Amino acid sequence: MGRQREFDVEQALDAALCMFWRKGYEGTSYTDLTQATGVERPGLYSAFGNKEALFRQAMERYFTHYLDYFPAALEQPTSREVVEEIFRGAADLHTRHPDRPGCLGIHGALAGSDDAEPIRQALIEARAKGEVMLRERFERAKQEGDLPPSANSSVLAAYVMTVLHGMAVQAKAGFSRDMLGAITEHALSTWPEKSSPATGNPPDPDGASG
Amino acid sequence: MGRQREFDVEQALDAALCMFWRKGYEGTSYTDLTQATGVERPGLYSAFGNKEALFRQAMERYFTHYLDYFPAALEQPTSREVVEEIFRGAADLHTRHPDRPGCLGIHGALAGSDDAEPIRQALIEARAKGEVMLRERFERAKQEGDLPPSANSSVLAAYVMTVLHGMAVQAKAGFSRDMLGAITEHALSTWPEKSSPATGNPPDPDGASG
DNA sequence: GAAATTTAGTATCGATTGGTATGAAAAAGA
DNA sequence: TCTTTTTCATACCAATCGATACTAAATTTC
Repeated sequence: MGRQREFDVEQALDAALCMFWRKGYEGTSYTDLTQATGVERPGLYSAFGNKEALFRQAMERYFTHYLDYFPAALEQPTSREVVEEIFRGAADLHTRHPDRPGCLGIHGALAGSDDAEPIRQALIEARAKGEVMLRERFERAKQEGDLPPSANSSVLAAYVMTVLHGMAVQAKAGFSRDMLGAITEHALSTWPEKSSPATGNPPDPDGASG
Repeated sequence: MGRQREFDVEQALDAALCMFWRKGYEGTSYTDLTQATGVERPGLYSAFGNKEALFRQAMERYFTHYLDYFPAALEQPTSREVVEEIFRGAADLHTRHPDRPGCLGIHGALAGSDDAEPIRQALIEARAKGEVMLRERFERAKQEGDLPPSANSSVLAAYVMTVLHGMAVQAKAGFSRDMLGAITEHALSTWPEKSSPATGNPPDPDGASG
């Protein structure tokens, strides 16, 4: 019944997502959105609701279509491989699209007017969720003897997230994939091993703590 | 000659700086600025020029009045102490002012409309300058035998900056001073020692690389 | 004290913001 | 074919954006 849509909703959402990715929530105007999607303003409103609703749907799509490496990485056998995989995925994602380097979750809305506060909170919550997933994965690693009992899962998770956020900022500044790779390599250079606590002490030559 | 100013320029600049710190460049409107400074719009224009010029002066003041710990830290005797001091200074700065957590240099303008591109570039350049200072300091450390010859000064500097940027994002999300401290502690656990190359290998028991 | 000069503050500028009303066009059902 | 329903697209809304004329007040110079 009625006239059928002339544009593909998924495709329009992805175009909007890319615009938000590049210019952030408030930095993206409806002029940008209509130009990127090829859909006139009322079309976007009828399909997605207002700007905030559109961004939230773009955010959702970003998680499922671009940050899918994150939950996948959690299934790696060891915590170190988990983090390696996440770092690799992030370095790839942040540099794979030269027109929109970095991460939507970070520069979608770091600072801005008070109107953007709900979006800011939504992104903070989403990042916090990722951090919780990491922490729980590290807790499991401790139980499995993969991480030493002295390891602080909360701190390790926060540390990994911090490096990820920093990478996003650096990527936005034009850092290359190789440089991000080198940074993450160093960031991982002393990941706590079975036999080496997280205190930075030299490894136990006996290696008899598992 | 002529009427004298009724407001203190330095004080107004600092108020504007705090607003930019909180809401970013584009997120801060002249309504915000006049309210924060107590100076009407034309007064700000006559004293500082347009919005971009005002932000640049605020940026300059931010560097000299808030990021002064950075050049000071470079004078620490060892590279590790340099980084420790920088991390401590950043963790303090990012949480000392609850009304404006994080760092102006990061969320001043990460993403935004095309109009903000000059500001974005200015902040990128400023951060790059800091990174160069770090790299040169680490080069000196290598010459002094403080860092092993295998250490990659560029990567180390980029790594430190990455952690700093990530801390700024986390602080904006509400992380506590203690949490940031714990993160930096872990971030430093990987720091290459005189006798331990940056590859994460166990330390050389001979320790004869100076 | 008068002229000259600078600032303060109101009121406003054109442009752009997010968001809609409205009518033409198109597809489905009768 | 005619009616109904939905979409498309122009045109427009009030509000806000950064930026300025302009007038009154204040201070210095002559």
